[in-house]
Amino acid sequence: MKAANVCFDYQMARAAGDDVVRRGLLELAARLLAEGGPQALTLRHLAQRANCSTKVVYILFGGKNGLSEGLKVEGFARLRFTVERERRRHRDPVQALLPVMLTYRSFALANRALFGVMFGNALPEHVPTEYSRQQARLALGAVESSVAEARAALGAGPDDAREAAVRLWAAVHGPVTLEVEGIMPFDRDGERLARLAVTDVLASLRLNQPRAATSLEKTP
Amino acid sequence: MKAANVCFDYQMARAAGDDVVRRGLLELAARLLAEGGPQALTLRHLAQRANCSTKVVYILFGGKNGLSEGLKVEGFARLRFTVERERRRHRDPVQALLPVMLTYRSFALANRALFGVMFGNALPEHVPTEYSRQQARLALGAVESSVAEARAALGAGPDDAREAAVRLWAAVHGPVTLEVEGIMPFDRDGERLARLAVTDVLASLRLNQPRAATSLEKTP
DNA sequence: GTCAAGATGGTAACATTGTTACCCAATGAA
DNA sequence: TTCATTGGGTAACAATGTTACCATCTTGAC
Repeated sequence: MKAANVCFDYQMARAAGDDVVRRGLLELAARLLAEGGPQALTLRHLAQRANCSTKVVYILFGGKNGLSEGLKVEGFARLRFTVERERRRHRDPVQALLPVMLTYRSFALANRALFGVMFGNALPEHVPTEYSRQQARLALGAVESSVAEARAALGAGPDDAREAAVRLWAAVHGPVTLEVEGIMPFDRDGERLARLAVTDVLASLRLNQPRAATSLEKTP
Repeated sequence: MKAANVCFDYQMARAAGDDVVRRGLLELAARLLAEGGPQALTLRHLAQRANCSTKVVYILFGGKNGLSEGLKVEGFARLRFTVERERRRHRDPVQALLPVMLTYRSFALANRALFGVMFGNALPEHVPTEYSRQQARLALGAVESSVAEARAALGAGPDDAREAAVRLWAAVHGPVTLEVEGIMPFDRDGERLARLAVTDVLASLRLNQPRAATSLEKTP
Protein backbone atom coordinates (compact mmCIF):
# COMPACT_ATOMS: atom_id res chain seq x y z
CA MET A 1 0.00 0.00 0.00
CA LYS A 2 1.43 3.32 -1.00
CA ALA A 3 1.60 6.26 1.34
CA ALA A 4 -1.63 8.17 0.89
CA ASN A 5 -0.51 11.47 2.29
CA VAL A 6 2.69 13.45 2.55
CA CYS A 7 1.57 15.20 5.72
CA PHE A 8 1.19 12.19 7.90
CA ASP A 9 1.66 8.49 7.41
CA TYR A 10 0.38 6.30 10.17
CA GLN A 11 2.79 3.45 9.52
CA MET A 12 5.74 5.79 9.83
CA ALA A 13 4.55 7.54 12.94
CA ARG A 14 3.69 4.31 14.65
CA ALA A 15 7.35 3.64 15.36
CA ALA A 16 7.71 6.85 17.32
CA GLY A 17 5.11 6.19 20.00
CA ASP A 18 1.49 6.95 20.64
CA ASP A 19 1.92 10.65 21.31
CA VAL A 20 3.28 11.24 17.85
CA VAL A 21 0.41 9.29 16.35
CA ARG A 22 -2.18 11.22 18.32
CA ARG A 23 -0.65 14.55 17.41
CA GLY A 24 -0.32 13.60 13.78
CA LEU A 25 -3.89 12.42 13.53
CA LEU A 26 -5.13 15.60 15.17
CA GLU A 27 -3.14 17.74 12.78
CA LEU A 28 -4.41 15.80 9.81
CA ALA A 29 -7.97 16.06 11.12
CA ALA A 30 -7.57 19.80 11.49
CA ARG A 31 -6.30 19.95 7.92
CA LEU A 32 -9.26 17.96 6.61
CA LEU A 33 -11.53 20.29 8.52
CA ALA A 34 -9.87 23.37 7.08
CA GLU A 35 -9.90 21.99 3.56
CA GLY A 36 -13.42 20.66 3.29
CA GLY A 37 -15.39 21.85 6.27
CA PRO A 38 -17.05 19.72 8.93
CA GLN A 39 -18.58 17.34 6.41
CA ALA A 40 -15.13 16.42 5.16
CA LEU A 41 -14.02 15.28 8.58
CA THR A 42 -15.01 11.65 8.33
CA LEU A 43 -13.40 8.76 10.13
CA ARG A 44 -13.04 6.95 6.84
CA HIS A 45 -11.49 9.96 5.10
CA LEU A 46 -9.16 10.49 7.99
CA ALA A 47 -8.15 6.85 8.05
CA GLN A 48 -7.63 6.77 4.31
CA ARG A 49 -5.48 9.90 4.31
CA ALA A 50 -3.51 8.60 7.28
CA ASN A 51 -3.01 5.20 5.68
CA CYS A 52 -4.60 3.27 8.51
CA SER A 53 -7.98 1.93 9.54
CA THR A 54 -10.70 3.73 11.44
CA LYS A 55 -10.06 1.44 14.37
CA VAL A 56 -7.03 3.51 15.32
CA VAL A 57 -9.26 6.49 16.06
CA TYR A 58 -11.29 4.31 18.38
CA ILE A 59 -8.16 3.07 20.14
CA LEU A 60 -6.57 6.49 20.55
CA PHE A 61 -9.61 8.75 20.91
CA GLY A 62 -12.45 6.44 21.76
CA GLY A 63 -14.49 7.46 18.74
CA LYS A 64 -15.45 10.59 16.90
CA ASN A 65 -16.51 12.39 20.04
CA GLY A 66 -13.02 11.94 21.40
CA LEU A 67 -11.53 13.19 18.16
CA SER A 68 -13.75 16.27 18.28
CA GLU A 69 -12.73 16.81 21.85
CA GLY A 70 -9.09 16.59 20.84
CA LEU A 71 -9.68 19.09 18.05
CA LYS A 72 -11.36 21.44 20.47
CA VAL A 73 -8.45 21.27 22.87
CA GLU A 74 -6.03 21.74 20.01
CA GLY A 75 -7.97 24.76 18.83
CA PHE A 76 -7.98 26.41 22.23
CA ALA A 77 -4.26 25.75 22.57
CA ARG A 78 -3.64 27.44 19.23
CA LEU A 79 -5.86 30.35 20.17
CA ARG A 80 -4.02 30.78 23.42
CA PHE A 81 -0.69 30.69 21.64
CA THR A 82 -1.86 33.30 19.14
CA VAL A 83 -3.15 35.61 21.84
CA GLU A 84 0.00 35.25 23.92
CA ARG A 85 2.20 36.00 20.94
CA GLU A 86 0.30 39.16 20.17
CA ARG A 87 0.45 40.15 23.81
CA ARG A 88 4.24 39.90 23.83
CA ARG A 89 4.54 42.01 20.73
CA HIS A 90 3.56 45.12 22.65
CA ARG A 91 5.46 47.13 25.18
CA ASP A 92 2.56 49.13 26.51
CA PRO A 93 0.06 46.69 28.04
CA VAL A 94 -2.75 49.23 27.78
CA GLN A 95 -2.24 49.79 24.08
CA ALA A 96 -1.93 46.03 23.69
CA LEU A 97 -5.47 45.31 24.84
CA LEU A 98 -7.25 46.19 21.62
CA PRO A 99 -4.92 44.32 19.23
CA VAL A 100 -4.87 41.36 21.58
CA MET A 101 -8.64 41.14 21.48
CA LEU A 102 -8.69 41.61 17.73
CA THR A 103 -6.43 38.59 17.46
CA TYR A 104 -9.55 36.67 18.35
CA ARG A 105 -11.08 37.76 15.08
CA SER A 106 -7.98 36.99 13.04
CA PHE A 107 -7.87 33.54 14.54
CA ALA A 108 -11.52 32.90 13.77
CA LEU A 109 -11.13 34.04 10.17
CA ALA A 110 -7.96 32.04 9.65
CA ASN A 111 -9.44 28.88 11.17
CA ARG A 112 -13.12 29.09 10.36
CA ALA A 113 -13.86 25.39 10.58
CA LEU A 114 -11.83 24.86 13.73
CA PHE A 115 -13.51 27.88 15.25
CA GLY A 116 -16.84 26.31 14.42
CA VAL A 117 -15.83 23.14 16.21
CA MET A 118 -14.60 25.07 19.23
CA PHE A 119 -17.67 27.25 19.70
CA GLY A 120 -20.47 26.35 17.40
CA ASN A 121 -21.76 22.84 17.44
CA ALA A 122 -20.19 22.03 14.10
CA LEU A 123 -19.83 18.40 15.06
CA PRO A 124 -23.26 17.05 15.95
CA GLU A 125 -24.11 16.07 19.49
CA HIS A 126 -20.73 16.75 20.91
CA VAL A 127 -20.78 16.99 24.68
CA PRO A 128 -17.99 19.27 25.88
CA THR A 129 -15.76 17.65 28.47
CA GLU A 130 -14.42 19.32 31.57
CA TYR A 131 -10.98 19.08 30.01
CA SER A 132 -11.93 21.15 27.00
CA ARG A 133 -13.55 23.74 29.22
CA GLN A 134 -10.31 23.86 31.16
CA GLN A 135 -8.44 24.54 27.93
CA ALA A 136 -10.87 27.34 27.13
CA ARG A 137 -10.15 28.76 30.55
CA LEU A 138 -6.44 28.66 29.84
CA ALA A 139 -6.95 30.58 26.62
CA LEU A 140 -9.02 33.12 28.49
CA GLY A 141 -6.21 33.31 31.02
CA ALA A 142 -4.06 35.02 28.42
CA VAL A 143 -6.65 37.78 28.15
CA GLU A 144 -6.88 37.94 31.90
CA SER A 145 -3.13 38.46 32.19
CA SER A 146 -3.34 41.18 29.62
CA VAL A 147 -6.04 42.95 31.60
CA ALA A 148 -4.11 42.60 34.83
CA GLU A 149 -0.99 44.06 33.24
CA ALA A 150 -2.93 46.98 31.86
CA ARG A 151 -4.52 47.61 35.20
CA ALA A 152 -1.14 47.53 36.88
CA ALA A 153 0.28 49.95 34.33
CA LEU A 154 -2.62 52.35 34.74
CA GLY A 155 -2.82 52.02 38.49
CA ALA A 156 -6.53 51.68 37.91
CA GLY A 157 -9.04 49.57 36.12
CA PRO A 158 -11.29 46.72 37.21
CA ASP A 159 -10.61 44.85 40.42
CA ASP A 160 -11.73 41.58 38.95
CA ALA A 161 -9.44 40.95 36.01
CA ARG A 162 -11.15 37.66 35.33
CA GLU A 163 -14.56 39.22 34.95
CA ALA A 164 -13.11 41.94 32.77
CA ALA A 165 -11.52 39.28 30.59
CA VAL A 166 -14.81 37.41 30.27
CA ARG A 167 -16.58 40.62 29.29
CA LEU A 168 -13.98 41.42 26.66
CA TRP A 169 -14.08 37.88 25.35
CA ALA A 170 -17.85 37.89 25.12
CA ALA A 171 -17.88 41.31 23.51
CA VAL A 172 -15.58 40.29 20.68
CA HIS A 173 -17.14 36.87 20.40
CA GLY A 174 -20.45 38.32 19.31
CA PRO A 175 -19.52 40.18 16.13
CA VAL A 176 -16.88 37.62 15.22
CA THR A 177 -19.33 34.74 15.44
CA LEU A 178 -21.91 36.62 13.40
CA GLU A 179 -19.28 37.41 10.79
CA VAL A 180 -17.65 34.02 10.51
CA GLU A 181 -20.96 32.17 10.40
CA GLY A 182 -22.15 34.46 7.64
CA ILE A 183 -25.21 35.61 9.58
CA MET A 184 -24.22 39.25 9.90
CA PRO A 185 -27.27 41.10 8.67
CA PHE A 186 -26.47 44.05 6.45
CA ASP A 187 -22.94 43.40 5.33
CA ARG A 188 -20.74 45.51 7.48
CA ASP A 189 -17.07 45.87 8.11
CA GLY A 190 -16.42 43.01 10.48
CA GLU A 191 -13.13 44.38 11.68
CA ARG A 192 -14.72 47.71 12.53
CA LEU A 193 -17.59 46.10 14.43
CA ALA A 194 -15.20 43.93 16.43
CA ARG A 195 -13.05 46.94 17.23
CA LEU A 196 -16.04 48.97 18.36
CA ALA A 197 -17.27 46.11 20.52
CA VAL A 198 -13.91 45.90 22.26
CA THR A 199 -13.44 49.63 22.74
CA ASP A 200 -16.93 49.96 24.18
CA VAL A 201 -16.10 47.48 26.91
CA LEU A 202 -12.64 48.97 27.41
CA ALA A 203 -14.22 52.37 27.94
CA SER A 204 -16.62 50.90 30.45
CA LEU A 205 -13.71 49.29 32.25
CA ARG A 206 -11.70 52.53 32.05
CA LEU A 207 -8.93 50.65 30.34
CA ASN A 208 -9.03 52.55 27.09
CA GLN A 209 -6.94 55.63 27.38
CA PRO A 210 -3.38 55.51 28.57
CA ARG A 211 -4.04 58.65 30.60
CA ALA A 212 -0.82 60.27 31.74
CA ALA A 213 0.76 57.50 33.78
CA THR A 214 0.49 58.65 37.35
CA SER A 215 2.96 57.22 39.78
CA LEU A 216 0.39 57.33 42.54
CA GLU A 217 0.19 54.45 44.95
CA LYS A 218 -2.76 52.23 44.50
CA THR A 219 -4.48 53.53 47.60
CA PRO A 220 -7.02 56.25 46.91
CA MET B 1 -52.49 3.29 10.91
CA LYS B 2 -53.33 5.18 14.06
CA ALA B 3 -52.56 8.84 14.52
CA ALA B 4 -49.01 9.02 15.81
CA ASN B 5 -49.17 12.47 17.29
CA VAL B 6 -51.76 14.70 18.86
CA CYS B 7 -49.95 17.85 17.74
CA PHE B 8 -50.10 17.28 14.04
CA ASP B 9 -51.49 14.59 11.79
CA TYR B 10 -50.54 14.79 8.18
CA GLN B 11 -53.63 13.06 6.85
CA MET B 12 -55.86 15.52 8.65
CA ALA B 13 -53.95 18.62 7.64
CA ARG B 14 -53.77 17.51 4.03
CA ALA B 15 -57.38 18.47 3.49
CA ALA B 16 -56.69 22.07 4.46
CA GLY B 17 -54.09 22.92 1.84
CA ASP B 18 -50.35 22.97 1.53
CA ASP B 19 -49.77 25.97 3.74
CA VAL B 20 -51.30 24.24 6.72
CA VAL B 21 -49.19 21.18 6.04
CA ARG B 22 -46.02 23.22 5.79
CA ARG B 23 -46.76 25.13 8.96
CA GLY B 24 -47.73 21.99 10.84
CA LEU B 25 -44.59 20.15 9.79
CA LEU B 26 -42.44 23.11 10.79
CA GLU B 27 -44.08 23.33 14.18
CA LEU B 28 -43.65 19.61 14.73
CA ALA B 29 -40.02 19.82 13.64
CA ALA B 30 -39.45 22.66 16.10
CA ARG B 31 -41.01 20.55 18.82
CA LEU B 32 -38.80 17.56 17.99
CA LEU B 33 -35.82 19.88 18.08
CA ALA B 34 -36.80 21.32 21.43
CA GLU B 35 -37.50 17.91 22.91
CA GLY B 36 -34.47 15.95 21.78
CA GLY B 37 -31.95 18.35 20.34
CA PRO B 38 -30.60 18.41 16.79
CA GLN B 39 -29.99 14.68 16.70
CA ALA B 40 -33.68 14.05 17.29
CA LEU B 41 -34.65 16.01 14.20
CA THR B 42 -34.63 13.19 11.71
CA LEU B 43 -36.70 12.96 8.59
CA ARG B 44 -37.86 9.52 9.63
CA HIS B 45 -38.78 10.67 13.12
CA LEU B 46 -40.59 13.66 11.73
CA ALA B 47 -42.47 11.55 9.19
CA GLN B 48 -43.41 8.98 11.79
CA ARG B 49 -44.69 11.57 14.25
CA ALA B 50 -46.57 13.31 11.46
CA ASN B 51 -48.07 10.07 10.18
CA CYS B 52 -46.72 10.40 6.69
CA SER B 53 -43.68 9.41 4.67
CA THR B 54 -40.39 11.26 4.36
CA LYS B 55 -41.27 11.99 0.77
CA VAL B 56 -43.58 14.78 1.88
CA VAL B 57 -40.62 16.71 3.27
CA TYR B 58 -38.95 16.43 -0.11
CA ILE B 59 -42.07 17.64 -1.89
CA LEU B 60 -42.73 20.58 0.43
CA PHE B 61 -39.19 21.58 1.47
CA GLY B 62 -36.91 19.94 -1.06
CA GLY B 63 -35.03 17.96 1.55
CA LYS B 64 -33.55 18.46 4.95
CA ASN B 65 -31.75 21.62 3.94
CA GLY B 66 -35.07 23.16 3.05
CA LEU B 67 -36.55 22.05 6.33
CA SER B 68 -33.64 23.61 8.20
CA GLU B 69 -34.12 26.76 6.21
CA GLY B 70 -37.75 26.80 7.13
CA LEU B 71 -36.89 26.32 10.78
CA LYS B 72 -34.42 29.17 10.57
CA VAL B 73 -37.01 31.49 9.08
CA GLU B 74 -39.54 30.38 11.66
CA GLY B 75 -37.03 31.04 14.43
CA PHE B 76 -36.26 34.54 13.21
CA ALA B 77 -39.96 35.28 12.92
CA ARG B 78 -40.49 34.19 16.50
CA LEU B 79 -37.51 36.22 17.66
CA ARG B 80 -38.84 39.27 15.92
CA PHE B 81 -42.26 38.77 17.45
CA THR B 82 -40.74 38.44 20.92
CA VAL B 83 -38.63 41.55 20.52
CA GLU B 84 -41.51 43.58 19.17
CA ARG B 85 -43.78 42.51 22.00
CA GLU B 86 -41.24 43.58 24.58
CA ARG B 87 -40.76 46.85 22.78
CA ARG B 88 -44.45 47.64 22.99
CA ARG B 89 -44.55 46.92 26.69
CA HIS B 90 -42.58 50.09 27.43
CA ARG B 91 -43.66 53.69 27.32
CA ASP B 92 -40.21 55.21 27.48
CA PRO B 93 -38.26 54.06 24.43
CA VAL B 94 -34.93 54.84 26.10
CA GLN B 95 -35.69 52.74 29.14
CA ALA B 96 -36.98 50.04 26.78
CA LEU B 97 -33.65 49.50 25.07
CA LEU B 98 -32.06 47.34 27.76
CA PRO B 99 -35.02 45.00 28.34
CA VAL B 100 -35.56 44.74 24.61
CA MET B 101 -32.00 43.56 24.11
CA LEU B 102 -32.24 41.19 27.06
CA THR B 103 -35.20 39.60 25.36
CA TYR B 104 -32.59 38.17 23.03
CA ARG B 105 -31.20 36.18 25.94
CA SER B 106 -34.60 35.02 27.14
CA PHE B 107 -35.41 33.82 23.66
CA ALA B 108 -32.13 31.92 23.35
CA LEU B 109 -32.60 30.23 26.71
CA ALA B 110 -36.21 29.35 26.00
CA ASN B 111 -35.41 27.97 22.53
CA ARG B 112 -31.90 26.61 22.85
CA ALA B 113 -32.09 24.14 20.00
CA LEU B 114 -33.84 26.53 17.65
CA PHE B 115 -31.31 29.19 18.54
CA GLY B 116 -28.58 26.72 17.67
CA VAL B 117 -30.16 26.16 14.28
CA MET B 118 -30.53 29.87 13.65
CA PHE B 119 -26.99 30.88 14.53
CA GLY B 120 -24.76 27.95 15.22
CA ASN B 121 -24.42 25.35 12.54
CA ALA B 122 -26.47 22.84 14.50
CA LEU B 123 -27.62 21.23 11.28
CA PRO B 124 -24.57 20.10 9.35
CA GLU B 125 -23.60 21.72 6.11
CA HIS B 126 -26.51 24.05 5.96
CA VAL B 127 -26.03 26.86 3.49
CA PRO B 128 -28.03 29.92 4.54
CA THR B 129 -30.30 31.25 1.84
CA GLU B 130 -30.81 34.88 1.02
CA TYR B 131 -34.36 34.48 2.28
CA SER B 132 -33.26 33.47 5.75
CA ARG B 133 -30.81 36.35 5.88
CA GLN B 134 -33.67 38.63 4.94
CA GLN B 135 -35.67 37.24 7.87
CA ALA B 136 -32.71 37.91 10.16
CA ARG B 137 -32.66 41.47 8.86
CA LEU B 138 -36.36 41.82 9.67
CA ALA B 139 -35.73 40.69 13.22
CA LEU B 140 -32.89 43.16 13.50
CA GLY B 141 -35.27 45.78 12.18
CA ALA B 142 -37.18 45.60 15.45
CA VAL B 143 -34.04 46.58 17.31
CA GLU B 144 -33.37 49.30 14.77
CA SER B 145 -36.81 50.78 15.36
CA SER B 146 -36.21 50.70 19.07
CA VAL B 147 -32.95 52.59 18.63
CA ALA B 148 -34.56 55.14 16.34
CA GLU B 149 -37.35 55.75 18.83
CA ALA B 150 -34.89 56.22 21.64
CA ARG B 151 -32.86 58.61 19.59
CA ALA B 152 -35.97 60.60 18.74
CA ALA B 153 -36.99 60.73 22.39
CA LEU B 154 -33.55 61.87 23.48
CA GLY B 155 -33.06 64.27 20.64
CA ALA B 156 -29.63 62.69 20.38
CA GLY B 157 -27.92 59.39 19.83
CA PRO B 158 -26.38 57.71 16.82
CA ASP B 159 -27.11 58.94 13.33
CA ASP B 160 -27.03 55.46 11.92
CA ALA B 161 -29.72 53.53 13.78
CA ARG B 162 -28.97 50.46 11.75
CA GLU B 163 -25.34 50.37 12.73
CA ALA B 164 -26.28 50.98 16.34
CA ALA B 165 -28.72 48.07 16.14
CA VAL B 166 -26.05 45.80 14.69
CA ARG B 167 -23.65 46.77 17.45
CA LEU B 168 -26.24 46.09 20.13
CA TRP B 169 -27.18 42.81 18.53
CA ALA B 170 -23.58 41.69 18.28
CA ALA B 171 -22.86 42.79 21.83
CA VAL B 172 -25.62 40.71 23.34
CA HIS B 173 -25.03 37.85 20.93
CA GLY B 174 -21.57 37.18 22.37
CA PRO B 175 -22.36 36.40 26.00
CA VAL B 176 -25.65 34.74 25.11
CA THR B 177 -23.97 32.38 22.67
CA LEU B 178 -21.24 31.51 25.14
CA GLU B 179 -23.85 30.85 27.80
CA VAL B 180 -26.30 28.84 25.76
CA GLU B 181 -23.61 26.70 24.17
CA GLY B 182 -22.16 25.96 27.58
CA ILE B 183 -18.74 27.30 26.71
CA MET B 184 -18.71 30.17 29.15
CA PRO B 185 -15.44 29.74 31.00
CA PHE B 186 -15.70 30.30 34.73
CA ASP B 187 -19.40 30.00 35.47
CA ARG B 188 -20.76 33.48 35.69
CA ASP B 189 -24.12 35.07 35.89
CA GLY B 190 -25.22 35.04 32.27
CA GLU B 191 -27.92 37.63 32.78
CA ARG B 192 -25.45 40.01 34.35
CA LEU B 193 -22.91 39.56 31.57
CA ALA B 194 -25.53 40.15 28.92
CA ARG B 195 -26.76 43.26 30.71
CA LEU B 196 -23.25 44.64 31.04
CA ALA B 197 -22.56 43.97 27.38
CA VAL B 198 -25.65 45.93 26.36
CA THR B 199 -25.11 48.82 28.73
CA ASP B 200 -21.51 49.19 27.59
CA VAL B 201 -22.65 49.71 24.02
CA LEU B 202 -25.55 51.93 25.08
CA ALA B 203 -23.11 54.14 26.96
CA SER B 204 -20.89 54.33 23.92
CA LEU B 205 -23.91 55.30 21.84
CA ARG B 206 -25.03 57.80 24.49
CA LEU B 207 -28.36 56.04 24.67
CA ASN B 208 -28.12 54.94 28.25
CA GLN B 209 -29.31 57.67 30.51
CA PRO B 210 -32.61 59.37 30.02
CA ARG B 211 -30.94 62.65 30.88
CA ALA B 212 -33.49 65.31 31.70
CA ALA B 213 -35.47 65.40 28.52
CA THR B 214 -34.50 68.66 26.90
CA SER B 215 -36.95 70.11 24.45
CA LEU B 216 -34.09 71.49 22.40
CA GLU B 217 -34.24 71.27 18.68
CA LYS B 218 -31.96 68.72 17.17
CA THR B 219 -29.56 71.33 15.86
CA PRO B 220 -26.61 71.93 18.16
C1' DG C 1 13.87 -21.03 23.55
C1' DT C 2 8.91 -21.83 23.77
C1' DC C 3 4.37 -21.03 24.54
C1' DA C 4 0.43 -18.66 26.11
C1' DA C 5 -1.87 -14.32 26.92
C1' DG C 6 -2.90 -9.92 25.89
C1' DA C 7 -2.74 -5.94 23.07
C1' DT C 8 -2.92 -3.92 18.23
C1' DG C 9 -5.27 -3.21 14.30
C1' DG C 10 -7.55 -4.58 9.73
C1' DT C 11 -12.05 -6.45 7.59
C1' DA C 12 -16.47 -6.68 7.35
C1' DA C 13 -20.88 -6.38 9.06
C1' DC C 14 -24.65 -3.45 11.28
C1' DA C 15 -27.71 0.54 12.41
C1' DT C 16 -28.94 4.98 11.19
C1' DT C 17 -29.07 8.82 8.37
C1' DG C 18 -30.40 11.65 3.89
C1' DT C 19 -31.74 10.69 -0.67
C1' DT C 20 -33.90 8.77 -4.74
C1' DA C 21 -35.74 5.23 -8.14
C1' DC C 22 -39.80 2.87 -8.76
C1' DC C 23 -44.48 2.27 -8.63
C1' DC C 24 -49.44 2.92 -7.42
C1' DA C 25 -53.48 5.73 -7.01
C1' DA C 26 -56.21 9.60 -7.71
C1' DT C 27 -57.71 13.42 -10.20
C1' DG C 28 -58.69 16.29 -13.92
C1' DA C 29 -58.84 17.18 -19.11
C1' DA C 30 -59.93 15.78 -23.84
C1' DT D 1 -64.00 6.78 -21.00
C1' DT D 2 -59.17 7.16 -21.32
C1' DC D 3 -54.86 9.08 -20.67
C1' DA D 4 -51.45 11.91 -18.53
C1' DT D 5 -49.77 14.18 -14.64
C1' DT D 6 -49.03 14.79 -10.00
C1' DG D 7 -48.99 13.38 -5.09
C1' DG D 8 -47.11 10.08 -2.18
C1' DG D 9 -45.65 5.36 -0.11
C1' DT D 10 -42.04 1.52 -0.32
C1' DA D 11 -37.87 0.08 -0.69
C1' DA D 12 -33.40 0.38 -2.14
C1' DC D 13 -28.82 3.04 -2.12
C1' DA D 14 -24.75 5.52 -0.42
C1' DA D 15 -22.38 7.37 3.37
C1' DT D 16 -21.45 7.48 8.19
C1' DG D 17 -20.27 6.04 13.12
C1' DT D 18 -19.72 1.89 15.51
C1' DT D 19 -18.53 -2.79 16.76
C1' DA D 20 -17.92 -7.99 16.41
C1' DC D 21 -14.65 -11.02 14.72
C1' DC D 22 -10.23 -12.46 13.76
C1' DA D 23 -5.33 -12.31 12.41
C1' DT D 24 -0.89 -10.79 13.91
C1' DC D 25 2.46 -9.21 16.83
C1' DT D 26 4.68 -8.42 21.08
C1' DT D 27 5.88 -9.87 25.67
C1' DG D 28 6.66 -12.09 29.78
C1' DA D 29 6.97 -16.54 32.50
C1' DC D 30 8.92 -20.90 32.79
